[in-house]
Amino acid sequence: MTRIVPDKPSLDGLEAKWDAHWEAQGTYRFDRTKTRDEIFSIDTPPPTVSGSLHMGSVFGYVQTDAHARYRRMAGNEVFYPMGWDDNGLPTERRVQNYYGVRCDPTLPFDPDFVPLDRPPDPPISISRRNFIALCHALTEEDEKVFEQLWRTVGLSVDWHQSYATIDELSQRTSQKAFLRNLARGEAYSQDAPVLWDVDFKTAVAQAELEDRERPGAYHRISFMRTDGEPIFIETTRPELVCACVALVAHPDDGRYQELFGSVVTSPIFGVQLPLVAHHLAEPDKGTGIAMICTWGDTTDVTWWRELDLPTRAVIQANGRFQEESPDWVESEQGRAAYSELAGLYPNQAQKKMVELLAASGDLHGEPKPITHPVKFYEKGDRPLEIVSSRQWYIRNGGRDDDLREELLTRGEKLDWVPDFMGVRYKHWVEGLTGDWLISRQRFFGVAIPLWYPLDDDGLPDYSAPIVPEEADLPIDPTSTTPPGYDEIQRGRPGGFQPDPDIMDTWATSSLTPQIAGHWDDDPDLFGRVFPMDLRPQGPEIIRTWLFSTLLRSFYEHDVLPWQHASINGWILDPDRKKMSKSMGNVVTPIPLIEEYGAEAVRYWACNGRPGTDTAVDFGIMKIGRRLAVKILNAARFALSFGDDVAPDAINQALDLSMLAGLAKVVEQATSAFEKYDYARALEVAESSFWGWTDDYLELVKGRAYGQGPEAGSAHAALQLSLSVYLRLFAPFLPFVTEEVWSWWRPDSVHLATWPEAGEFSGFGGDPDILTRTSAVLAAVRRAKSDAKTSMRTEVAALTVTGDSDVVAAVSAAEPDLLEAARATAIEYRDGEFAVDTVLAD
RNA sequence: GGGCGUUUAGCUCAGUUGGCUAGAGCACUGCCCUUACAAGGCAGGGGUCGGCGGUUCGAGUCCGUCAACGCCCACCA
Repeated sequence: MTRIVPDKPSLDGLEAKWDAHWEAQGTYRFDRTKTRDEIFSIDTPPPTVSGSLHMGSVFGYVQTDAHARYRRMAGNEVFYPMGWDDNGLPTERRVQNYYGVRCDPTLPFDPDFVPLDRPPDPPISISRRNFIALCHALTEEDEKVFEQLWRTVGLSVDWHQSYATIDELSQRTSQKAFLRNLARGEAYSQDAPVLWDVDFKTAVAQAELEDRERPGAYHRISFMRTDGEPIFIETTRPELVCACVALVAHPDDGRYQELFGSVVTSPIFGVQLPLVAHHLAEPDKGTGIAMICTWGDTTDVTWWRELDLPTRAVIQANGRFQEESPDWVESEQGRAAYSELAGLYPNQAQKKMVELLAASGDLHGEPKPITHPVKFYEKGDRPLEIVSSRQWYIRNGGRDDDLREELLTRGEKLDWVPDFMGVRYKHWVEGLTGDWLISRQRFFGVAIPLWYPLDDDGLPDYSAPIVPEEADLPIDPTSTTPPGYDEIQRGRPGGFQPDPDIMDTWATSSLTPQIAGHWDDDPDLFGRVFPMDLRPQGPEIIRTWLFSTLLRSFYEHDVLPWQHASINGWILDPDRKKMSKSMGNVVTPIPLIEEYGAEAVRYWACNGRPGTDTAVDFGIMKIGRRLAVKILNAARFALSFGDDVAPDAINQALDLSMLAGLAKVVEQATSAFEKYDYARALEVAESSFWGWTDDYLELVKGRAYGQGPEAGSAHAALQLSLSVYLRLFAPFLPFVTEEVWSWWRPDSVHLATWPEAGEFSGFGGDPDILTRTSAVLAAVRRAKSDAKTSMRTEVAALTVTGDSDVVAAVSAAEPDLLEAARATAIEYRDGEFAVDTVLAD
């Protein structure tokens, strides 16, 4: 092949050039004729396309790509699909803001609806179908932006294998898996108190909670005993006195022994309540007596359930106190008081209630301000309330110790990278307090594929849901007629009604191996890629994505979904603070790619150790860019001596020595990659490469410019070592390595074989020769530097002192050293290593 | 309140089973247009490896303990 080495090689434009070339050549196309043992399959995290692009998006994906490229070169057929996570709340929220709309499911579909150019304020209400159409339209645009970014940073994804969590295959897979969970008894519905976001008006799962420290206050309130004596409680939620069902103290609390089983009367409302005992009541908290409401917090739910207390809920799904006075409040005065709370939000009701209690004399002393943790939906802005409603659950071990044990054991069998991440899984599973709530009262997602029969009074029978045929999936029960019914029976007594909910986004994302591997519609492919080899992901979604994927795979296939889970660290802003939209410190990748180049950004990402938090660091990007430029220039030199020379021409001691050292580097880089330590592999290759350019190239330069077999040895060694370095760097710097490779090789470096030490270890070189000779050269340079003179200055006399090993090593490469040092002869002396340089005038 | 991680040069970080004088890059200083590279090269100064205690011939590395920072989890009275 004709060698075309540019005079002034440059990084400019390489990303676009090679992306287009790879696409045209199908370089990363998956070959599905390969068998499971030849294939390396990756369960790529589908990015949330409605989120903003930031450096965190680039960080983990580039690391995974480096590993994928290594595997491909090492001989595996790499199954590397890309998914888009577009279903769910983030998309709905983005659509609401982007178009200025709200979904109102009661509105009819408007086929002529077109969103306004600018989002109107206040937003306009549109039908569910119109809303979903906007979700699809916007995510499609977002996905294009993401794909372009991925291409620019050089992900070696097979773009023919992409999927979206809202596409038809995902919906079918998700509904099918759910129906199978249902058939096996792994999924169930129940009417129970759930954590509820009053703004999004949906239930949320344990995995989506976060605690936030909020100000509150202890209010000391008196209830009345039958003997007319007051009994005091302290509460942060006085507004819930009307929802109180009992008072509770610890069974061993001596102060209240004779009162257990007695009746007290609530202030203002005059409701009679039992005083009960339960071990969760803490004697040293407040007065030792707590008021149990339905429901102020999750402890209330526990008490309510375990003590079999009545339900007296007043907070509705919209977050407000119900309008009508509850029937358990019987007194005139109580009903009047309630009417002042009706329709209020809890914080408003609290103020009102405090006024009422103060006026009646049941509030004692000033409220004591405190700060306490309050549960929030991770995407929400107001504290969660607890509301009773019917929801669907998948059993996850939270209420079943045997299952929990099983899932813990399976987590232990997974190879965690780094291994301490396995502890997070363990703690999460051990801390589960209930089953996985998968239904959401939202719109853009995969529908729960069920209907319920209606009895003669038009009431649904939730115990006998009507199930669709698998062949008919995916279905939307709100617009599909169930088998055995006529559409006219929808909502009629004796007819049916659809389940109106959708599934949690994780209920679909937990099936990414099944979706990407086409479990549903291509069992042959699925058998070739599943169980997968690698799940790369972030630490914050171990409790959601990783756990739920493991769970679904356990249920459906009784197997771990992957062998290895590689968990990347957090991305911090340049000041080492966590990046977040709200803090306004999000660093976006595109300007950085434009300034430093994709290779530089990749280099930065691959410098972050597995599982280690990593700050955006422009300094490291500069180093990456410099490395890429260095590769171009060094390659230009190495390839500037005419045609290819076969490796068997290599016979000079220095050349053989260099290759022997390189063989060790290859071994180290390979072993690092095998341990998923891409950063180590890069570090090893890089430090060796700088030695190659700084010392070997300088030492061999003079000989290489000459003629004859000594020059031929240099040319062959340069070509061989360049080929090795290009392949070592190819996983990290795919563009520049491909560019250089293309100067003298016909195929893609990314389809070349990963270097093996055996390729060139047969030459029998001694690595010490290059090391020792380089040390002498460095000493000569130092002498010239100290003399503040040019490196071209001639050396009048050069004395190398050392033991016999040093003398043997240096003299083996003496001609090269003399030329590089600009000396004419070396005098050797026995003794401790030293170099004495006398410069010419 | 539990758990995990981090703490090494001014900054960002390596340091793989304990072993010769603790490394890199940035920043800083000096020199050099040398036919691969001046958006470069060569060289130099700079650290009692968070504190204390222990094991060992030998500890940045192992053990104990304390501290700071970060993250995860925890029943909101």
